[in-house]
Amino acid sequence: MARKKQYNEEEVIKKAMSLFWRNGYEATTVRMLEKEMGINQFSIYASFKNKQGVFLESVKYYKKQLNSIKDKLKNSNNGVVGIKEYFYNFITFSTEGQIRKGCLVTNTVNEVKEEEEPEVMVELKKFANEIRDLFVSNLKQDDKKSNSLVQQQADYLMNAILGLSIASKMFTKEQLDNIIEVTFTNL
Amino acid sequence: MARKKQYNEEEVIKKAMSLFWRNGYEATTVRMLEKEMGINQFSIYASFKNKQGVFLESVKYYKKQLNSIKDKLKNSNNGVVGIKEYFYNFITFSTEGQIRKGCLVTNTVNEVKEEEEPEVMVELKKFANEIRDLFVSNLKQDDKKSNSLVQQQADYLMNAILGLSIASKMFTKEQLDNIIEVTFTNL
DNA sequence: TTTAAATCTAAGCGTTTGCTTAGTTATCTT
DNA sequence: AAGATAACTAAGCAAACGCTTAGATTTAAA
Repeated sequence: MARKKQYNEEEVIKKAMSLFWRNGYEATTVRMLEKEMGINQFSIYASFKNKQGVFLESVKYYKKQLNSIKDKLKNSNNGVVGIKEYFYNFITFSTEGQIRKGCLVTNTVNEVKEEEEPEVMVELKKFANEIRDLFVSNLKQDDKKSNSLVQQQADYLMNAILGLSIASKMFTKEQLDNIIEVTFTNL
Repeated sequence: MARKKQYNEEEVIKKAMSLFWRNGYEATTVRMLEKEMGINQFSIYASFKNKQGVFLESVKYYKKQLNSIKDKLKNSNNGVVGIKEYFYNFITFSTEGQIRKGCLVTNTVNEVKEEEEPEVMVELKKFANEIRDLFVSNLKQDDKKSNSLVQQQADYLMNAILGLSIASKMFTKEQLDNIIEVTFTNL
């Protein structure tokens, strides 16, 4: 056998995710990834094939983080995720110490072109659908709501959370809290 | 004196705006602008100084278009802009024939970094504030609303319209219409 | 008709991009 | 201890980026 990797792949992806998140996909260069991840280009390409590979792993890690938040909310609420609580956690997670970076996925949906990075777009759309499904299954708890009303409100909530991703870059925490409150008085 | 310009500056900016809108700021190269605008690099730099200059003019043109829609709504409604109607026109304008391109300004806010393009960000923030002011002045028509409620609802509407910019890239026209309906049941 | 000035074309500048390759170093098996 | 193999370093590749420059062409005033 031979030499061992001097780095842990999940640890360097965590750093890469942070950089992509702050910086956007295209604007993040492989040279910047080198510095942030603490390994050089050869190692990056050896572990993740190419820049897109690093990004796809970053999205996986992002998903994992957001899902562990979801699971915590679920466990503290009889197996049901409270959507309002999810919203609050979403914007807290989206800002995570440093403000004005929005949601990694929303940022990238807005930036990347389907024709140029189809593999990336597939992952991002999956992600969006998972969140929408979460809204749907929560709204269905209320038997009084018709199926079409559930779909309509799920879209409304998706719109609100997409908005929050951008709004989190320009508004104060208080304003964001108010927005969430008003958003839910409708349901 | 000397030779005359073979092109009309507003006409070529119109074309440039369309390209930036579809494509994003960074992803639009000067070579692409050459083809779209139908003039070559020398002329672009002579008329607009640099790529940023072309973009700033494009935003001006975009603003002008959106404001003329606003003025029409104003004139057909006793000098007051109905916000709901503004929303409908906003998403129609945002899709404008070809779907999935969102709002030029929202797209760019999401993409451009304040440190790298401060002049661009100044313009974009001005634009966002103008729209928010429109919401505020409309909401103030209702004397029963307190000042703080007006501010809160204005933020809520900003969030919804930011969301719509992204949502217009992923949702159907029907879904977008539904989202707008639910958004306004609160106000 | 001449002349001066602005507009055009097209080539090319230096820099940065994602990615590769040649050559060295470390570590596991035998 | 020796040899094999994978991980490392660092240099460099072609292509694309924003922008500039040299030189030809057009136009309007003198």
